[in-house]
Amino acid sequence: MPHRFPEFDLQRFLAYRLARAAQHLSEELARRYRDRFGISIPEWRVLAHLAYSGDVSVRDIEIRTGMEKSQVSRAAARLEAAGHVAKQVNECDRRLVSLSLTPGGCDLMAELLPVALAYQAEIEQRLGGALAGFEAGLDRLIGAAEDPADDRGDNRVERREERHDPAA
Amino acid sequence: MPHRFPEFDLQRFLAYRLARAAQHLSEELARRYRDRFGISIPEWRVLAHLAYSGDVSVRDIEIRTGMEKSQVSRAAARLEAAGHVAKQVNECDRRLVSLSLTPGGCDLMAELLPVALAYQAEIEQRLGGALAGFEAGLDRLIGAAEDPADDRGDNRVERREERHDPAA
DNA sequence: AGATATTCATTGCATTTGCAACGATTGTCA
DNA sequence: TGACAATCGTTGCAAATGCAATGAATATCT
Repeated sequence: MPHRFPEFDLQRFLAYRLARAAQHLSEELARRYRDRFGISIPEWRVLAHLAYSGDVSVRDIEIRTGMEKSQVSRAAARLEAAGHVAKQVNECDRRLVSLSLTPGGCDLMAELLPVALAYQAEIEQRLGGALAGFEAGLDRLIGAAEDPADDRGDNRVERREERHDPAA
Repeated sequence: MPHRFPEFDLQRFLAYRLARAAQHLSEELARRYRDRFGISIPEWRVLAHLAYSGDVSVRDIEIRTGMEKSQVSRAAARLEAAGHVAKQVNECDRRLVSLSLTPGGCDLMAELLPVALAYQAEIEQRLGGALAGFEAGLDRLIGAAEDPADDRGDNRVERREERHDPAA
């Protein structure tokens, strides 16, 4: 067949290879979470961010994770229905919804975190000596993704008078 | 608030960071393709494999890209409707559908490839000195994902003889 | 050869996703 | 102050996705 471009190999295309690797890791982790805890990836991300940061708004999670706000909102709704997360209107700015872990959600995270850490260790082992170089590349790609020229982003999150716990 | 696990930072979690970077690159490329050519990512992948390998079956693309076969089938159907791809039953094995670029699809690829190559160069520039280390890490992660029992080079539809896969 | 199992591509169906629009609230500025 | 703009979270809706089931074709085995 004459219609070919053998000089272009998709398997060497960085955007494609990155997507493949990410898909594989995400599915592997998602399977462990879904099978054992019934947690999806969006729900896991919301939980993890919540566990790390304490009370946060939907918008905070949207900014820090790059998820769609509707995806965050729906994940939060499912987590609330499951009793893992509590939603509360922020009294300083009644447009904001403050998300927080319930005691039950805290217990769930105590089970989820060892699984996540074990998986992280597994990936690091797979990478072996390539770990440092791989992370350096990720830093550059993600650094370029978080548009630093846009000052609205950071300011808007922190501009609101300090809410919630001042714990660092 | 007591319910926190500040020792776990999602931003340092490899599966998460990889997903973020991949999402960013894919969306960046997808925007260029969609805006200028009306091509989605699944369609681009099918086209690229077709251009590289000549005639291939839906199953070949499924195996080599890790896409769902329904996704490949639907992308091929859209590409056929758009006149970029031709579908033809393989006479050696009438279960297989042989996909091939039409002359129009060939012209489209001639426009798409420079965009892809320019984007690849852009990413390589972003990675700079981290490029080699990053690719080494990708190789390890993808290598663990791929089925190690498939030979390269003869994935075309013509092969139909040696088909023995007891269990995988 | 005939019966059964496998493989391939497509399609139905339920779920998820992205995007726009909305109501509610707060910020801006004349 | 009051009109107008911007922000936040939710929801409606069309499109995409994953999975199972289907029908057609081939492989395998006795």
